[in-house]
Amino acid sequence: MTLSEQVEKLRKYNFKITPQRLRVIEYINESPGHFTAEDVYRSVVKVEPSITVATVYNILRAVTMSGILTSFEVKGTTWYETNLERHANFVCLSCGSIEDIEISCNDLGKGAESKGYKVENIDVIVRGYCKECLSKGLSPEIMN
Amino acid sequence: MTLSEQVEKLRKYNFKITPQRLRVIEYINESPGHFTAEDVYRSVVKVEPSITVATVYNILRAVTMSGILTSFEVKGTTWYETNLERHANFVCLSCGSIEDIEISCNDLGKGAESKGYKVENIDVIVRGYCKECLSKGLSPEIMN
DNA sequence: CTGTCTGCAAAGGTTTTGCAAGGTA
DNA sequence: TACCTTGCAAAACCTTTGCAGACAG
Repeated sequence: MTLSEQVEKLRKYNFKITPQRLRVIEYINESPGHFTAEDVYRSVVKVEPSITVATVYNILRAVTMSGILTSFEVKGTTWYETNLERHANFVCLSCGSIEDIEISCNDLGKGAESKGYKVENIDVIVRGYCKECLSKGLSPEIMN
Repeated sequence: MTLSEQVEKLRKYNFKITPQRLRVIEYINESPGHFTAEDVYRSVVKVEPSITVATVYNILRAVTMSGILTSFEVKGTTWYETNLERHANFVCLSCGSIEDIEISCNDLGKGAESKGYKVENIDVIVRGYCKECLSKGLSPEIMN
């Protein structure tokens, strides 16, 4: 999504375009794809020193409501991501890294819809051990 | 799972069998299948008045580690459940109710395994509107 | 000009932790 | 007995909120 599309989405929800919001969107566009509010704050405060964590949280809420990001939770913390396609997030139980994995069955929601639910969104979180940690010879039993 | 199987699982992990742990397990066995630490506390404190919320949290951690329960997170709160089979949890965005839904594709983890990950568990959280709320004529736009 | 947003500080909600006393095996 | 667990209180975290001044549209 381009910056102007992102700005357009904010406008569509009657959110105003403030410098702080633009700085957060710039972060998003340079981000590794998965990040927390803390990550955003630590980066944006360098270029917008007066911004506070609370403002970052408020902005991330607006940005997510506008459909620019989605979010999911891992161990009490909200993670935001730029990938809006249906996919799964893999969380490494050893190093904590998070990466997208393509989800083989795109009909995940159909079962629910066919049972009379109206599905809005689906989070899939796969936990395990990533290639790097496995190649370091760490056995899952030792990890935590 | 029977109570004695549950006790066996605790023992296997060298957890001691205390009255408090037994009260929590009794709650689990009479529970609606999905509950929070608060739910457990509010029920168990009636029969074990000296128990505290902190103890309930500690016990739920032990019980989950022993493989008696699994857990997932919704809006900052940990939910525990007795269903250990691979399935999805449906969360109603209107009334907040949570129910199991069978997951159509059981090969969800295979894609990840085939890419070199070692998969330990998978959370699937489907959000939307349940049959009851839809039948009340609430339109999703009005809900929150 | 009007309503929204920011920055600040404080509060809220959930979960964990330190410690002394008590209980299990 | 030796270690684990409980109860209590406090702390740790993450996130939201109230408010006054500032700003976008």
